[in-house]
Amino acid sequence: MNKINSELSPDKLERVAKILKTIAHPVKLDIMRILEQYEPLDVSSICDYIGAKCEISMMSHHLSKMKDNGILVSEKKGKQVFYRLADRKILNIFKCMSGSDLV
Amino acid sequence: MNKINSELSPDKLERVAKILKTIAHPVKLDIMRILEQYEPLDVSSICDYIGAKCEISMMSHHLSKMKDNGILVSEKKGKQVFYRLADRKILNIFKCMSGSDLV
DNA sequence: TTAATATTTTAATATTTGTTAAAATGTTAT
DNA sequence: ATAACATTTTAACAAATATTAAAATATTAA
Repeated sequence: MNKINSELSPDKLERVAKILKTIAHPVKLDIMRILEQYEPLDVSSICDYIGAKCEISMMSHHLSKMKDNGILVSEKKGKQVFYRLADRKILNIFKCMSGSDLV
Repeated sequence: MNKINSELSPDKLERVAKILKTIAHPVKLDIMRILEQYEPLDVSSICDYIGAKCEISMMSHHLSKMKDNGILVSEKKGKQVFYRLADRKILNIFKCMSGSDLV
């Protein structure tokens, strides 16, 4: 039995896995939805939108992980740091997921 | 500042997060690609397609997690268990991810 | 220069995942 | 009944992630 020749190289599979892993968290998905509508947004505002379920320190952790993995970019303006989506095409994942019967 | 009224309820965000978490692993993504082409497939055959990077016990773990989370379904035939995708629409995720600049 | 504000970093801990190997289960063939 | 095969389950451990709180940094305002 021989190997499949997939369109996705092992390398690419790794990168897809890493991105999915980065956003596979309800608060992180929510951050994306909020930025979709209101970007750019500073940390405290994102926290306010998210509501009770996230403290500012936790939010900073989420945001920096998402930034480290290329999902978000940030820009400092005075004492605030504004975040936005690095590539809005990532938002397709919501349609993609809603389209499946699993959700 | 008031709450966003997203199309995705907190409940739905949780479910999306859970599905993404389930498949956010290079071998699990590979399993999906292999099943896309050759389903239904028994455990040993999936292992053969995947190649060196996965033992049969590990494969069984992957498959049962994917099954538990609704990504796969299985059917026993004799001594073999055949797996297939519960909903092929989940495969859209590959196009979706390849479309973004992040991959 | 001190205080106030916004965010990040660190450290400690809890929880979840990933991995491995061995034992157990279930099925078919002898 | 025993052996051979396919798969699952269990247990043990390592590694990665999530969470919390406190301390540190950076910027602006008083």
